[in-house]
Amino acid sequence: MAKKQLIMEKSLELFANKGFEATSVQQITDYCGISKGAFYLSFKSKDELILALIDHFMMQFTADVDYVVTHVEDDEKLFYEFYYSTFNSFRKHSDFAKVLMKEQSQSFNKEFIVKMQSYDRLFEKTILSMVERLYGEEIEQIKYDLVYCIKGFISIYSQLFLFQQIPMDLDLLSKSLVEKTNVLAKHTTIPFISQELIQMVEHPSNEEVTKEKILELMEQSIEEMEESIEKESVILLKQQLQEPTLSTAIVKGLLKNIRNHPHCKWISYLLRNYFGF
Amino acid sequence: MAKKQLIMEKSLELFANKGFEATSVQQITDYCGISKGAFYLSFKSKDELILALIDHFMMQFTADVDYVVTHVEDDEKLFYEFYYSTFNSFRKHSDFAKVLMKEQSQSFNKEFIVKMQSYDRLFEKTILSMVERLYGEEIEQIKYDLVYCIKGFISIYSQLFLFQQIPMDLDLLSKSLVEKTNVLAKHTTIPFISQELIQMVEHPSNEEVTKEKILELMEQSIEEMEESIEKESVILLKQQLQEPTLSTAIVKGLLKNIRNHPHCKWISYLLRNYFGF
DNA sequence: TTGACAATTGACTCGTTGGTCATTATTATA
DNA sequence: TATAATAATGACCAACGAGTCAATTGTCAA
Repeated sequence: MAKKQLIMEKSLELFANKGFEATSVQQITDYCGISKGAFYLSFKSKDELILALIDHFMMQFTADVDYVVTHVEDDEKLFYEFYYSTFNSFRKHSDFAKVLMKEQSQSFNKEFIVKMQSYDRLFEKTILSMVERLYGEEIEQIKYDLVYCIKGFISIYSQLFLFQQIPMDLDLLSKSLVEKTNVLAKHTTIPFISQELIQMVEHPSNEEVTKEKILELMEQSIEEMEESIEKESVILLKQQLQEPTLSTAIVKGLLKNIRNHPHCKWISYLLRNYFGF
Repeated sequence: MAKKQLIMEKSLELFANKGFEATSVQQITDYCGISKGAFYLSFKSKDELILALIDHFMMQFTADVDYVVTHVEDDEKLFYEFYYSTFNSFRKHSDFAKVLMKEQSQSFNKEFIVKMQSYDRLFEKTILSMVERLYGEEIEQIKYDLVYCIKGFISIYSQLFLFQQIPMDLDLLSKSLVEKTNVLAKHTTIPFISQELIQMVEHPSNEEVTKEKILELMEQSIEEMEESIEKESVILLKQQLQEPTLSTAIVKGLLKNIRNHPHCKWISYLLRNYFGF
């Protein structure tokens, strides 16, 4: 739908300048030249918009970088193409990149954070695969440090060119970082990030969300909520979780009931995952 | 005033968990066990609170790091002490460090941004001075890149240990980064950040710290302090600033007297800079 | 014990927000 | 042209935010 496109483009501009929280739906619709109601025809909520933006751009970015990395045959050029493609994406979608930087760890919307973390993990995986391909066994000990340093380079140099309106020579920047990466790979001997540490870091996200945890969260929510359709839905879903009796259609309906209630979004998310919808 | 202290401590906790915008004054006062009105007796606004927090911690941090850097005599240990002290501060005041990371480039308050930028510039200056001292002329071409890489290391590794509740071996981390720094300094040949680029970035006002401003700060401190060696030292230093009569040795001694008093760290830092020690 | 003064409270104002929905405008179909 | 279906509107709502201030409570010298 064209409206959706318009809203995404215009809102991105505003988010990049003022931040997500600080931009109201009213401002977005004014800027688009549409009514407030029209916004809610395209997006169920403001949160859904930012989530859509994240997905739209991160899928593109992830796919782009991955394509480059898997299709460069000359090892010599691998990191150059990686850096260049990364920074080039940032430059092309600088508004989105700015939003990303600004909102990095700020949002209290759990779905947002999880999404970002999962994309970040994909990015790390891509970098790791490059490091392993290029430097092989020799850097086994320091490969995770290398990945982090590369992320550090990208992060700090991105800030430089995103928030200063200075034209940058991406070719030179990429060459410069390729050299730094090679230098580190060749001469580093003291690792800090061990296999175990990585596992500890990654563990949380892989941590299976248990039925008990969801139940606990639901009880907490039920106490906090006032009498409403949403509350009743949560109670029913809780029973369903403890002892499945309802049909899939009903469960899906109940989930729909609560998915826009601020206290229930996360629960709804977990339940959808749990039920496998 | 004790209330101010209380509010700053408690609010920092909340900010670290939920972010500044997402924490209401009501929540802060509830958490402190005081009334909403009482909050506005200590702070003119919510913004003034975050500004006060920034100043309180950044002054301490900047002074601490600078002291370490200017007082390490053994070049071999310079970067180690720098990294260690930096990460140690982050660990000690991890709530504040988290707020910093979260609120980094949020643009809700101009004064906030300007303040952060000016502290960031001081930090960069400190790093640059170390790089110049340690590696001398040879790295003239790549020194700004080195500074940025060091900032990148700190940023990315800080994220790792701030947002994972994993106990970290700061000694190992520091050693690991020292090696990386040395490796880069020794082998990097392709600069990206030129003198001109730095000047373009720094172009925004680099407000000079005037004698008058230091005097003002000192008077303020003198009023707040109880009778003590530290207070006496500050008074003497103030006279010295107005009319130099004491020998360098005495001045240095006086500075040593006050450098660990929480209210004086900043003054001590400014004076060392001013006197050129 | 009194009363003047300061500290503290929390109900209140006023503005803004995300989100809704009865109403209106537009388009497609017959 | 008449009618049904769809798109779009914006006044409206409840909730919540920062900040205020008249009223209350606490303090302490006389």
